[in-house]
Amino acid sequence: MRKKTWYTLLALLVVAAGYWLETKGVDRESYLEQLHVDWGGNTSKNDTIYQDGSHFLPSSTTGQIIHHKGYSLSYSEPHEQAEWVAYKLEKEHLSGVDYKRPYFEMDDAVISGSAHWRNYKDSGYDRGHLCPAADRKFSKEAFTETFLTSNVSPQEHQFNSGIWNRLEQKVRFWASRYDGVYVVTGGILKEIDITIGEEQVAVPKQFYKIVLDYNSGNPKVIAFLIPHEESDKPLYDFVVSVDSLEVISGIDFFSSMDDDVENRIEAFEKWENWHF
DNA sequence: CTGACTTAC
DNA sequence: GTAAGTCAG
Repeated sequence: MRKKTWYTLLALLVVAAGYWLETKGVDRESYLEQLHVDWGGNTSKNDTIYQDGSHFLPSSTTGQIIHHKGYSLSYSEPHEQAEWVAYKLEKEHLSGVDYKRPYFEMDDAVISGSAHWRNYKDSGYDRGHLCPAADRKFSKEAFTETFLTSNVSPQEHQFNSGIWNRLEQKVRFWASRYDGVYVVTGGILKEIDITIGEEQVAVPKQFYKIVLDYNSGNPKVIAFLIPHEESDKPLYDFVVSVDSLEVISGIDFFSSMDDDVENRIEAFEKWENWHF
């Protein structure tokens, strides 16, 4: 074959590979069906419990619950961020491609308007993902969707890239190990001392994360409450009960769950059942 | 992985 | 605004 032919074939291969990477992951149809059904279409359906045990949305203290395709959130306008972000992390979600990070955008679904990214500019704080970008890498659409300011809290870089990052990686490990987990996460929006930007985005003093394993036999839950500062301590040092987290945050986390199950798992503060 | 920043078009 | 490359925890 002549050189020119080789180059042509090579170019075609590159284009094909690019297209493949672009569309790789769960295809759009099943992606939408899976995620949308899991979390329901609107707030009024939150008291429904699906047979597969999904749909564990927390209560909203702000009355503004928003459902995106890849996650749901409750937006607190006074704090210009979500009080919680909830999503289901499937085992299959984990395989993915490295997408280029897009720019953060405002969330049009937030009626009152979510924070502008300029609030974070030169603030010294990271735009810290609540639903991590790495948890939505199964499609470019899902990945991009995490770059909304409604999915972001001001975080110190040392914290975000440190212990918080460690926790997020642990959640992905659990999702793989336990065949999928439910995640609820956010900052504690109480006793705010520091705000950033013109819109006064609140800087939480603590961040929490709740992980629910509803797939491997007996449901089990683990909750973390971590001070907004870098720490070298092991993650299990920050385990708390869901009950205490509900008191601190004012949010009812598993209100749609069977009371029996809810009462059984929420009081637990033990982490021995979880692999670290 | 988690990010910000700079430079080019 | 988009794209690509660099740098840092």
